[in-house]
Amino acid sequence: MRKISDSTIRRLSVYLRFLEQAKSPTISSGELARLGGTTSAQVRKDLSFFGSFGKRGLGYSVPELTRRIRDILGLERGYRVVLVGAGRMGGALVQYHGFRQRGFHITAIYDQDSRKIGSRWNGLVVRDVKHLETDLKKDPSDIAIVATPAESAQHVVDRLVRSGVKAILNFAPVPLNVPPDVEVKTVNMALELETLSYSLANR
Amino acid sequence: MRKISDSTIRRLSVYLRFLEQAKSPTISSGELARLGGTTSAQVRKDLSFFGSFGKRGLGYSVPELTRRIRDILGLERGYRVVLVGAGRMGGALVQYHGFRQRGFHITAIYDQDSRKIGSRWNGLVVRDVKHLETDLKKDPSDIAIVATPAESAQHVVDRLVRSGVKAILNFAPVPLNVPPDVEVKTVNMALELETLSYSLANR
DNA sequence: CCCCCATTGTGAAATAGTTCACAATGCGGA
DNA sequence: TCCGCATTGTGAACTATTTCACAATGGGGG
Ligand SMILES: NC(=O)c1ccc[n+]([C@@H]2O[C@H](COP(=O)([O-])OP(=O)(O)OC[C@H]3O[C@@H](n4cnc5c(N)ncnc54)[C@H](O)[C@@H]3O)[C@@H](O)[C@H]2O)c1
Ligand SMILES: NC(=O)c1ccc[n+]([C@@H]2O[C@H](COP(=O)([O-])OP(=O)(O)OC[C@H]3O[C@@H](n4cnc5c(N)ncnc54)[C@H](O)[C@@H]3O)[C@@H](O)[C@H]2O)c1
Repeated sequence: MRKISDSTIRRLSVYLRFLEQAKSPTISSGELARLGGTTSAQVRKDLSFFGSFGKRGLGYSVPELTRRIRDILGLERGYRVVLVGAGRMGGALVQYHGFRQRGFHITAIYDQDSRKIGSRWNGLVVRDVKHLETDLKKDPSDIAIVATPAESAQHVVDRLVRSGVKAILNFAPVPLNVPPDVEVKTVNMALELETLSYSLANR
Repeated sequence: MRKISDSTIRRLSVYLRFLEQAKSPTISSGELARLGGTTSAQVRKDLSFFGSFGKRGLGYSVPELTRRIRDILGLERGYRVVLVGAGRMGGALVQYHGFRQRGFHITAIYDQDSRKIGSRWNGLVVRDVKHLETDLKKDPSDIAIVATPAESAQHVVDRLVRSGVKAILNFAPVPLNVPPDVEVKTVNMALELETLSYSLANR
Protein backbone atom coordinates (compact mmCIF):
# COMPACT_ATOMS: atom_id res chain seq x y z
CA MET A 1 0.00 0.00 0.00
CA ARG A 2 1.39 3.36 -0.91
CA LYS A 3 2.04 5.87 1.83
CA ILE A 4 -1.02 7.90 2.76
CA SER A 5 -0.47 11.17 4.55
CA ASP A 6 -1.57 11.70 8.10
CA SER A 7 -3.66 14.70 7.04
CA THR A 8 -5.62 12.51 4.64
CA ILE A 9 -6.39 10.04 7.44
CA ARG A 10 -7.48 12.81 9.78
CA ARG A 11 -9.79 14.23 7.15
CA LEU A 12 -11.33 10.81 6.50
CA SER A 13 -12.08 10.68 10.18
CA VAL A 14 -13.78 14.08 9.93
CA TYR A 15 -15.81 13.05 6.88
CA LEU A 16 -16.90 9.94 8.71
CA ARG A 17 -18.35 11.97 11.56
CA PHE A 18 -20.54 13.92 9.12
CA LEU A 19 -21.54 10.86 7.17
CA GLU A 20 -22.78 9.29 10.38
CA GLN A 21 -24.98 12.32 10.98
CA ALA A 22 -26.17 12.77 7.40
CA LYS A 23 -29.86 12.25 6.75
CA SER A 24 -29.89 12.30 2.93
CA PRO A 25 -29.04 9.02 1.15
CA THR A 26 -26.29 10.60 -0.96
CA ILE A 27 -23.78 13.39 -0.43
CA SER A 28 -21.49 15.26 -2.82
CA SER A 29 -17.82 16.00 -2.33
CA GLY A 30 -18.77 19.68 -2.19
CA GLU A 31 -21.14 19.15 0.70
CA LEU A 32 -18.68 16.99 2.62
CA ALA A 33 -16.03 19.63 2.03
CA ARG A 34 -18.25 22.41 3.35
CA LEU A 35 -19.01 20.46 6.51
CA GLY A 36 -15.44 19.40 7.07
CA GLY A 37 -13.85 22.76 6.30
CA THR A 38 -11.93 21.75 3.19
CA THR A 39 -12.39 21.74 -0.60
CA SER A 40 -14.27 19.36 -2.83
CA ALA A 41 -11.10 18.52 -4.76
CA GLN A 42 -9.45 17.59 -1.49
CA VAL A 43 -12.31 15.28 -0.55
CA ARG A 44 -12.19 13.53 -3.91
CA LYS A 45 -8.40 13.25 -3.82
CA ASP A 46 -8.45 11.82 -0.29
CA LEU A 47 -10.96 9.16 -1.32
CA SER A 48 -9.21 8.41 -4.59
CA PHE A 49 -6.19 7.00 -2.74
CA PHE A 50 -8.40 4.13 -1.65
CA GLY A 51 -10.66 3.54 -4.61
CA SER A 52 -13.56 5.19 -6.38
CA PHE A 53 -16.68 5.16 -4.31
CA GLY A 54 -18.88 7.78 -5.96
CA LYS A 55 -21.28 8.03 -8.86
CA ARG A 56 -20.59 10.79 -11.38
CA GLY A 57 -23.36 13.35 -11.44
CA LEU A 58 -24.80 12.01 -8.20
CA GLY A 59 -22.24 11.98 -5.41
CA TYR A 60 -21.56 9.29 -2.83
CA SER A 61 -24.01 6.88 -1.24
CA VAL A 62 -23.92 7.79 2.45
CA PRO A 63 -24.22 4.25 3.83
CA GLU A 64 -21.69 2.89 1.39
CA LEU A 65 -19.11 5.63 1.91
CA THR A 66 -19.59 5.35 5.67
CA ARG A 67 -18.83 1.65 5.49
CA ARG A 68 -15.84 2.16 3.24
CA ILE A 69 -14.25 4.81 5.43
CA ARG A 70 -14.84 2.79 8.57
CA ASP A 71 -13.15 -0.07 6.80
CA ILE A 72 -10.18 2.04 5.66
CA LEU A 73 -9.69 3.35 9.19
CA GLY A 74 -9.94 -0.12 10.68
CA LEU A 75 -13.00 0.80 12.74
CA GLU A 76 -15.06 -2.25 11.84
CA ARG A 77 -13.44 -4.11 14.68
CA GLY A 78 -13.56 -2.83 18.25
CA TYR A 79 -10.42 -2.08 20.23
CA ARG A 80 -9.50 -2.87 23.81
CA VAL A 81 -7.79 0.11 25.37
CA VAL A 82 -5.92 0.25 28.67
CA LEU A 83 -5.51 3.50 30.57
CA VAL A 84 -2.44 4.17 32.69
CA GLY A 85 -2.70 7.09 35.12
CA ALA A 86 -5.93 7.51 37.07
CA GLY A 87 -5.60 11.26 37.62
CA ARG A 88 -7.81 14.13 36.56
CA MET A 89 -7.24 13.64 32.86
CA GLY A 90 -7.60 9.88 33.16
CA GLY A 91 -10.87 10.39 35.03
CA ALA A 92 -12.30 12.58 32.30
CA LEU A 93 -11.27 10.08 29.65
CA VAL A 94 -12.74 7.05 31.43
CA GLN A 95 -16.12 8.69 31.72
CA TYR A 96 -16.15 9.95 28.15
CA HIS A 97 -18.67 8.11 26.03
CA GLY A 98 -17.37 9.36 22.69
CA PHE A 99 -14.60 6.76 22.67
CA ARG A 100 -16.84 3.80 23.32
CA GLN A 101 -19.29 4.99 20.68
CA ARG A 102 -16.52 4.77 18.15
CA GLY A 103 -15.45 1.31 19.19
CA PHE A 104 -12.67 2.07 21.68
CA HIS A 105 -13.39 0.25 24.94
CA ILE A 106 -11.39 1.04 28.03
CA THR A 107 -10.94 -2.36 29.64
CA ALA A 108 -8.51 -1.63 32.47
CA ILE A 109 -7.14 1.29 34.47
CA TYR A 110 -3.77 1.34 36.22
CA ASP A 111 -2.21 3.66 38.75
CA GLN A 112 0.71 3.71 41.15
CA ASP A 113 -0.94 5.54 44.02
CA SER A 114 -2.23 3.24 46.76
CA ARG A 115 -5.05 5.70 47.51
CA LYS A 116 -6.42 5.17 44.02
CA ILE A 117 -5.76 1.46 43.61
CA GLY A 118 -8.90 -0.55 44.33
CA SER A 119 -11.32 2.31 43.81
CA ARG A 120 -14.07 1.87 41.28
CA TRP A 121 -14.16 4.12 38.22
CA ASN A 122 -17.10 3.90 35.95
CA GLY A 123 -17.45 0.20 36.70
CA LEU A 124 -13.74 -0.60 36.52
CA VAL A 125 -11.49 -1.21 39.50
CA VAL A 126 -8.23 0.74 39.36
CA ARG A 127 -5.40 -1.78 39.42
CA ASP A 128 -1.87 -1.49 40.70
CA VAL A 129 0.38 -0.66 37.78
CA LYS A 130 2.73 -3.41 38.92
CA HIS A 131 0.30 -5.89 37.37
CA LEU A 132 0.49 -4.20 33.98
CA GLU A 133 2.71 -6.76 32.26
CA THR A 134 1.05 -9.85 33.66
CA ASP A 135 -2.44 -8.53 32.92
CA LEU A 136 -1.50 -7.63 29.35
CA LYS A 137 -0.01 -11.05 28.83
CA LYS A 138 -3.36 -12.58 29.81
CA ASP A 139 -5.56 -10.03 28.03
CA PRO A 140 -3.58 -8.28 25.31
CA SER A 141 -4.48 -4.81 24.22
CA ASP A 142 -3.55 -3.01 21.01
CA ILE A 143 -3.96 0.50 22.34
CA ALA A 144 -2.92 2.23 25.55
CA ILE A 145 -3.65 5.72 26.81
CA VAL A 146 -0.91 7.26 28.93
CA ALA A 147 -2.12 9.93 31.35
CA THR A 148 0.65 9.91 33.92
CA PRO A 149 2.91 12.84 34.79
CA ALA A 150 5.57 13.63 32.21
CA GLU A 151 8.34 12.12 34.37
CA SER A 152 6.84 8.62 34.37
CA ALA A 153 5.54 8.59 30.81
CA GLN A 154 8.62 7.14 29.11
CA HIS A 155 8.98 4.42 31.74
CA VAL A 156 5.32 3.47 31.42
CA VAL A 157 5.62 3.43 27.65
CA ASP A 158 8.64 1.14 27.77
CA ARG A 159 6.64 -1.31 29.83
CA LEU A 160 3.66 -1.09 27.48
CA VAL A 161 5.87 -1.68 24.47
CA ARG A 162 7.47 -4.70 26.09
CA SER A 163 3.95 -6.04 26.72
CA GLY A 164 3.08 -5.87 23.05
CA VAL A 165 1.05 -2.66 22.85
CA LYS A 166 1.39 -1.27 19.32
CA ALA A 167 -0.38 2.09 19.56
CA ILE A 168 -0.25 4.72 22.28
CA LEU A 169 -2.21 7.89 22.87
CA ASN A 170 -0.06 10.06 25.10
CA PHE A 171 -1.25 13.03 27.16
CA ALA A 172 2.06 13.74 28.88
CA PRO A 173 3.80 16.74 27.31
CA VAL A 174 6.94 14.88 26.24
CA PRO A 175 8.00 13.18 23.02
CA LEU A 176 8.28 9.45 23.60
CA ASN A 177 10.81 7.01 22.21
CA VAL A 178 9.34 3.84 20.83
CA PRO A 179 10.48 1.22 18.32
CA PRO A 180 9.40 1.84 14.73
CA ASP A 181 6.59 -0.72 14.82
CA VAL A 182 4.82 1.18 17.60
CA GLU A 183 2.75 4.25 16.81
CA VAL A 184 2.47 7.12 19.27
CA LYS A 185 0.17 10.14 19.11
CA THR A 186 0.82 12.83 21.64
CA VAL A 187 -1.93 15.26 22.57
CA ASN A 188 -0.14 18.33 23.83
CA MET A 189 -2.59 20.94 24.96
CA ALA A 190 -0.07 23.46 26.26
CA LEU A 191 1.44 23.43 22.80
CA GLU A 192 -1.96 24.17 21.26
CA LEU A 193 -2.33 27.15 23.56
CA GLU A 194 1.10 28.32 22.49
CA THR A 195 0.16 28.26 18.82
CA LEU A 196 -2.84 30.41 19.78
CA SER A 197 -0.50 32.75 21.63
CA TYR A 198 1.65 33.01 18.51
CA SER A 199 -1.33 33.88 16.38
CA LEU A 200 -2.41 36.56 18.85
CA ALA A 201 1.09 38.02 18.91
CA ASN A 202 1.32 38.16 15.13
CA ARG A 203 -1.57 40.06 13.64
CA MET B 1 5.88 39.08 8.26
CA ARG B 2 6.03 36.17 5.90
CA LYS B 3 3.84 33.19 6.54
CA ILE B 4 5.33 30.74 8.99
CA SER B 5 3.98 27.22 8.94
CA ASP B 6 2.06 25.79 11.81
CA SER B 7 4.55 22.94 12.06
CA THR B 8 7.38 25.38 12.61
CA ILE B 9 5.46 27.07 15.45
CA ARG B 10 4.70 23.75 17.07
CA ARG B 11 8.35 22.73 16.90
CA LEU B 12 9.46 26.02 18.44
CA SER B 13 7.13 25.24 21.29
CA VAL B 14 8.76 21.83 21.68
CA TYR B 15 12.27 23.30 21.59
CA LEU B 16 11.24 25.81 24.24
CA ARG B 17 10.23 23.04 26.60
CA PHE B 18 13.70 21.48 26.35
CA LEU B 19 15.50 24.78 26.61
CA GLU B 20 13.69 25.44 29.87
CA GLN B 21 14.96 22.11 31.22
CA ALA B 22 18.49 22.37 29.82
CA LYS B 23 21.30 22.61 32.33
CA SER B 24 24.22 23.48 30.04
CA PRO B 25 24.66 27.14 29.06
CA THR B 26 24.68 26.39 25.35
CA ILE B 27 22.99 23.85 23.12
CA SER B 28 23.53 22.82 19.50
CA SER B 29 20.90 22.38 16.84
CA GLY B 30 21.80 18.69 16.81
CA GLU B 31 21.07 18.28 20.50
CA LEU B 32 17.78 20.17 20.27
CA ALA B 33 16.83 18.02 17.31
CA ARG B 34 17.57 14.81 19.17
CA LEU B 35 15.45 15.90 22.12
CA GLY B 36 12.60 17.16 19.99
CA GLY B 37 12.55 14.27 17.54
CA THR B 38 13.57 16.13 14.42
CA THR B 39 16.75 16.96 12.45
CA SER B 40 19.38 19.61 13.08
CA ALA B 41 18.71 21.19 9.68
CA GLN B 42 15.07 21.51 10.63
CA VAL B 43 15.92 23.22 13.90
CA ARG B 44 18.19 25.72 12.17
CA LYS B 45 15.67 26.36 9.40
CA ASP B 46 12.87 26.91 11.91
CA LEU B 47 14.95 29.45 13.80
CA SER B 48 16.23 31.13 10.64
CA PHE B 49 12.72 32.36 9.80
CA PHE B 50 12.99 34.66 12.81
CA GLY B 51 16.65 35.69 12.85
CA SER B 52 20.02 34.21 13.61
CA PHE B 53 20.43 33.43 17.24
CA GLY B 54 23.38 31.04 17.31
CA LYS B 55 27.15 31.22 17.30
CA ARG B 56 28.93 29.21 14.63
CA GLY B 57 31.08 26.50 16.13
CA LEU B 58 29.36 26.85 19.49
CA GLY B 59 25.62 26.50 19.24
CA TYR B 60 22.91 28.58 20.91
CA SER B 61 23.01 30.30 24.28
CA VAL B 62 20.26 28.56 26.24
CA PRO B 63 19.01 31.66 28.10
CA GLU B 64 19.08 33.81 25.01
CA LEU B 65 17.35 31.30 22.76
CA THR B 66 14.76 30.65 25.47
CA ARG B 67 13.99 34.36 25.62
CA ARG B 68 13.86 34.68 21.85
CA ILE B 69 11.45 31.78 21.38
CA ARG B 70 9.24 32.97 24.21
CA ASP B 71 9.19 36.31 22.49
CA ILE B 72 8.38 34.83 19.06
CA LEU B 73 5.53 32.80 20.53
CA GLY B 74 4.19 35.82 22.42
CA LEU B 75 4.70 34.13 25.79
CA GLU B 76 6.38 37.08 27.48
CA ARG B 77 2.97 38.41 28.40
CA GLY B 78 0.47 36.36 30.39
CA TYR B 79 -2.96 35.51 29.04
CA ARG B 80 -6.34 35.58 30.72
CA VAL B 81 -8.31 32.52 29.68
CA VAL B 82 -12.00 31.85 30.24
CA LEU B 83 -13.37 28.32 30.35
CA VAL B 84 -16.87 27.52 29.15
CA GLY B 85 -18.23 24.13 30.17
CA ALA B 86 -17.60 22.91 33.71
CA GLY B 87 -17.85 19.22 32.94
CA ARG B 88 -15.32 16.44 33.36
CA MET B 89 -12.91 17.79 30.78
CA GLY B 90 -13.30 21.34 32.08
CA GLY B 91 -12.58 20.08 35.59
CA ALA B 92 -9.35 18.41 34.52
CA LEU B 93 -8.26 21.55 32.68
CA VAL B 94 -8.98 23.92 35.57
CA GLN B 95 -6.86 21.90 37.92
CA TYR B 96 -4.01 21.48 35.50
CA HIS B 97 -0.96 23.47 36.54
CA GLY B 98 0.85 23.16 33.24
CA PHE B 99 -1.19 25.97 31.70
CA ARG B 100 -0.55 28.46 34.49
CA GLN B 101 3.16 27.63 34.46
CA ARG B 102 3.28 28.72 30.87
CA GLY B 103 1.42 31.96 31.47
CA PHE B 104 -2.15 30.95 30.71
CA HIS B 105 -4.38 31.90 33.65
CA ILE B 106 -7.92 30.65 33.83
CA THR B 107 -9.80 33.63 35.24
CA ALA B 108 -13.43 32.55 34.94
CA ILE B 109 -15.52 29.40 34.46
CA TYR B 110 -19.00 29.32 32.96
CA ASP B 111 -21.68 26.66 32.79
CA GLN B 112 -25.36 26.39 32.03
CA ASP B 113 -26.28 23.80 34.61
CA SER B 114 -27.79 25.28 37.77
CA ARG B 115 -26.28 22.44 39.82
CA LYS B 116 -22.83 23.59 38.87
CA ILE B 117 -23.33 27.35 38.94
CA GLY B 118 -22.07 28.80 42.22
CA SER B 119 -19.82 25.88 43.10
CA ARG B 120 -16.18 26.60 43.76
CA TRP B 121 -13.58 25.10 41.44
CA ASN B 122 -9.96 25.48 42.34
CA GLY B 123 -10.72 28.88 43.90
CA LEU B 124 -13.04 30.08 41.14
CA VAL B 125 -16.80 30.24 41.40
CA VAL B 126 -18.59 28.72 38.38
CA ARG B 127 -20.74 31.47 36.84
CA ASP B 128 -23.93 31.26 34.87
CA VAL B 129 -23.06 31.36 31.20
CA LYS B 130 -25.75 34.00 30.70
CA HIS B 131 -23.26 36.50 32.17
CA LEU B 132 -20.63 35.64 29.59
CA GLU B 133 -21.01 38.73 27.42
CA THR B 134 -21.35 41.26 30.23
CA ASP B 135 -18.39 39.75 32.13
CA LEU B 136 -16.20 39.78 29.06
CA LYS B 137 -17.12 43.39 28.37
CA LYS B 138 -15.87 44.31 31.85
CA ASP B 139 -12.84 41.99 31.88
CA PRO B 140 -11.85 41.10 28.31
CA SER B 141 -10.07 37.89 27.55
CA ASP B 142 -8.03 36.97 24.51
CA ILE B 143 -8.41 33.24 24.83
CA ALA B 144 -11.33 30.95 25.61
CA ILE B 145 -11.46 27.20 26.14
CA VAL B 146 -14.67 25.52 25.00
CA ALA B 147 -15.44 22.26 26.81
CA THR B 148 -19.19 21.99 26.28
CA PRO B 149 -20.98 19.20 24.42
CA ALA B 150 -20.64 19.31 20.64
CA GLU B 151 -24.22 20.56 20.20
CA SER B 152 -23.64 23.78 22.13
CA ALA B 153 -20.09 24.49 20.94
CA GLN B 154 -20.93 26.61 17.89
CA HIS B 155 -23.43 28.68 19.85
CA VAL B 156 -20.95 29.30 22.66
CA VAL B 157 -18.27 30.21 20.13
CA ASP B 158 -20.55 32.72 18.41
CA ARG B 159 -21.09 34.43 21.73
CA LEU B 160 -17.38 34.43 22.54
CA VAL B 161 -16.56 35.90 19.14
CA ARG B 162 -19.16 38.65 19.61
CA SER B 163 -17.53 39.42 22.94
CA GLY B 164 -14.14 39.99 21.35
CA VAL B 165 -12.35 36.71 22.04
CA LYS B 166 -9.73 36.20 19.34
CA ALA B 167 -8.44 32.70 20.07
CA ILE B 168 -10.31 29.54 21.02
CA LEU B 169 -9.17 26.13 22.17
CA ASN B 170 -12.00 23.75 21.39
CA PHE B 171 -12.48 20.29 22.87
CA ALA B 172 -15.83 19.57 21.25
CA PRO B 173 -15.43 17.21 18.29
CA VAL B 174 -16.84 19.59 15.67
CA PRO B 175 -15.22 22.07 13.31
CA LEU B 176 -16.27 25.58 14.29
CA ASN B 177 -17.10 28.52 12.06
CA VAL B 178 -15.45 31.75 13.06
CA PRO B 179 -14.54 34.97 11.24
CA PRO B 180 -11.05 35.07 9.74
CA ASP B 181 -9.59 37.23 12.51
CA VAL B 182 -10.36 34.57 15.11
CA GLU B 183 -8.12 31.56 15.52
CA VAL B 184 -9.50 28.18 16.57
CA LYS B 185 -7.58 25.05 17.54
CA THR B 186 -9.63 21.94 17.99
CA VAL B 187 -8.32 19.09 20.10
CA ASN B 188 -10.08 16.03 18.81
CA MET B 189 -9.09 12.98 20.76
CA ALA B 190 -11.42 10.52 19.07
CA LEU B 191 -9.77 11.50 15.82
CA GLU B 192 -6.33 10.76 17.29
CA LEU B 193 -7.54 7.31 18.31
CA GLU B 194 -8.80 6.79 14.78
CA THR B 195 -5.42 7.58 13.28
CA LEU B 196 -4.01 4.96 15.66
CA SER B 197 -6.65 2.53 14.46
CA TYR B 198 -5.63 3.21 10.88
CA SER B 199 -2.01 2.52 11.63
CA LEU B 200 -2.90 -0.75 13.38
CA ALA B 201 -5.04 -1.79 10.42
CA ASN B 202 -2.32 -1.08 7.87
CA ARG B 203 0.84 -2.92 8.71
C1' DC C 1 -33.63 6.62 -26.80
C1' DC C 2 -30.83 10.37 -26.42
C1' DC C 3 -29.27 14.57 -24.55
C1' DC C 4 -28.10 17.51 -20.64
C1' DC C 5 -25.99 18.38 -16.57
C1' DA C 6 -24.11 17.63 -12.12
C1' DT C 7 -20.47 15.61 -10.28
C1' DT C 8 -16.66 12.29 -10.02
C1' DG C 9 -11.81 10.79 -10.68
C1' DT C 10 -7.37 12.15 -11.83
C1' DG C 11 -3.16 13.78 -14.23
C1' DA C 12 -0.70 18.02 -14.20
C1' DA C 13 0.49 22.46 -12.13
C1' DA C 14 1.19 25.01 -8.19
C1' DT C 15 2.42 25.56 -3.55
C1' DA C 16 4.34 24.20 0.83
C1' DG C 17 7.56 21.92 3.67
C1' DT C 18 11.87 19.21 4.46
C1' DT C 19 16.46 17.84 3.67
C1' DC C 20 20.92 18.60 1.68
C1' DA C 21 25.27 20.45 1.42
C1' DC C 22 28.53 23.81 1.99
C1' DA C 23 30.52 28.47 2.60
C1' DA C 24 30.88 31.49 6.56
C1' DT C 25 32.56 32.15 11.04
C1' DG C 26 33.53 32.30 16.04
C1' DC C 27 36.33 30.06 19.50
C1' DG C 28 39.94 27.44 21.77
C1' DG C 29 44.54 26.05 21.63
C1' DA C 30 49.36 26.24 19.90
C1' DT D 1 48.56 35.71 16.09
C1' DC D 2 46.92 32.12 13.37
C1' DC D 3 45.05 27.33 12.58
C1' DG D 4 41.69 23.77 12.99
C1' DC D 5 37.31 22.49 13.84
C1' DA D 6 32.57 22.45 15.28
C1' DT D 7 28.55 24.33 14.12
C1' DT D 8 25.55 27.86 12.14
C1' DG D 9 22.75 29.98 8.38
C1' DT D 10 20.89 29.42 4.00
C1' DG D 11 20.14 28.83 -1.04
C1' DA D 12 19.06 24.95 -3.82
C1' DA D 13 17.25 20.36 -4.46
C1' DC D 14 14.00 17.38 -3.27
C1' DT D 15 9.59 15.55 -1.53
C1' DA D 16 4.92 16.05 -0.10
C1' DT D 17 0.49 18.08 -0.32
C1' DT D 18 -3.00 20.91 -2.24
C1' DT D 19 -5.34 22.99 -5.96
C1' DC D 20 -6.65 23.20 -10.70
C1' DA D 21 -9.05 21.93 -14.60
C1' DC D 22 -11.27 18.92 -17.49
C1' DA D 23 -12.50 14.55 -19.73
C1' DA D 24 -15.44 10.76 -18.32
C1' DT D 25 -19.93 9.22 -17.07
C1' DG D 26 -24.33 7.91 -14.71
C1' DG D 27 -29.05 9.28 -14.22
C1' DG D 28 -33.19 11.83 -15.03
C1' DG D 29 -36.26 14.26 -18.15
C1' DG D 30 -38.17 14.99 -22.55
N1 LIG E 1 -5.31 17.72 33.62
C1 LIG E 1 -5.22 18.33 32.45
O1 LIG E 1 -6.12 19.09 32.05
C2 LIG E 1 -4.07 18.11 31.56
C3 LIG E 1 -3.93 18.93 30.46
C4 LIG E 1 -2.86 18.74 29.60
C5 LIG E 1 -1.96 17.73 29.85
N2 LIG E 1 -2.10 16.95 30.94
C6 LIG E 1 -1.11 15.90 31.14
O2 LIG E 1 -1.75 14.68 31.39
C7 LIG E 1 -1.02 13.92 32.32
C8 LIG E 1 -1.91 13.58 33.48
O3 LIG E 1 -2.39 14.79 34.03
P1 LIG E 1 -3.36 14.83 35.27
O4 LIG E 1 -3.80 16.23 35.43
O5 LIG E 1 -4.36 13.77 35.16
O6 LIG E 1 -2.34 14.48 36.45
P2 LIG E 1 -2.66 13.80 37.85
O7 LIG E 1 -1.49 14.10 38.71
O8 LIG E 1 -4.03 14.18 38.29
O9 LIG E 1 -2.70 12.26 37.52
C9 LIG E 1 -1.58 11.50 37.21
C10 LIG E 1 -1.82 10.09 37.75
O10 LIG E 1 -0.78 9.24 37.31
C11 LIG E 1 -0.42 8.38 38.39
N3 LIG E 1 0.92 7.89 38.15
C12 LIG E 1 2.11 8.51 38.37
N4 LIG E 1 3.13 7.70 38.01
C13 LIG E 1 2.59 6.56 37.56
C14 LIG E 1 3.14 5.35 37.06
N5 LIG E 1 4.45 5.20 36.90
N6 LIG E 1 2.28 4.38 36.70
C15 LIG E 1 0.96 4.56 36.82
N7 LIG E 1 0.39 5.68 37.29
C16 LIG E 1 1.20 6.66 37.65
C17 LIG E 1 -0.57 9.23 39.60
O11 LIG E 1 -0.72 8.43 40.75
C18 LIG E 1 -1.82 10.03 39.26
O12 LIG E 1 -2.98 9.36 39.68
C19 LIG E 1 0.17 14.76 32.73
O13 LIG E 1 1.30 14.38 31.99
C20 LIG E 1 -0.26 16.16 32.35
O14 LIG E 1 0.86 16.96 32.01
C21 LIG E 1 -3.14 17.11 31.80
N1 LIG F 1 -14.28 13.93 28.86
C1 LIG F 1 -13.38 13.61 27.94
O1 LIG F 1 -12.43 12.88 28.19
C2 LIG F 1 -13.49 14.13 26.56
C3 LIG F 1 -12.65 13.61 25.60
C4 LIG F 1 -12.70 14.11 24.29
C5 LIG F 1 -13.59 15.12 24.00
N2 LIG F 1 -14.39 15.59 24.93
C6 LIG F 1 -15.31 16.67 24.55
O2 LIG F 1 -15.20 17.74 25.48
C7 LIG F 1 -16.48 18.33 25.66
C8 LIG F 1 -16.81 18.29 27.12
O3 LIG F 1 -16.80 16.94 27.55
P1 LIG F 1 -17.11 16.51 29.03
O4 LIG F 1 -16.81 15.09 29.14
O5 LIG F 1 -16.46 17.46 29.97
O6 LIG F 1 -18.71 16.69 29.05
P2 LIG F 1 -19.64 17.01 30.29
O7 LIG F 1 -21.00 16.68 29.88
O8 LIG F 1 -19.05 16.40 31.53
O9 LIG F 1 -19.52 18.59 30.48
C9 LIG F 1 -20.07 19.51 29.60
C10 LIG F 1 -20.49 20.74 30.44
O10 LIG F 1 -20.91 21.78 29.57
C11 LIG F 1 -22.07 22.38 30.14
N3 LIG F 1 -22.81 23.06 29.09
C12 LIG F 1 -23.66 22.53 28.18
N4 LIG F 1 -24.13 23.49 27.35
C13 LIG F 1 -23.57 24.64 27.76
C14 LIG F 1 -23.66 25.99 27.31
N5 LIG F 1 -24.41 26.32 26.26
N6 LIG F 1 -22.95 26.92 27.95
C15 LIG F 1 -22.17 26.59 29.00
N7 LIG F 1 -22.03 25.35 29.47
C16 LIG F 1 -22.72 24.38 28.85
C17 LIG F 1 -22.81 21.27 30.80
O11 LIG F 1 -23.66 21.78 31.81
C18 LIG F 1 -21.66 20.44 31.37
O12 LIG F 1 -21.32 20.88 32.67
C19 LIG F 1 -17.46 17.53 24.81
O13 LIG F 1 -17.65 18.21 23.59
C20 LIG F 1 -16.74 16.24 24.59
O14 LIG F 1 -17.09 15.66 23.34
C21 LIG F 1 -14.37 15.13 26.23
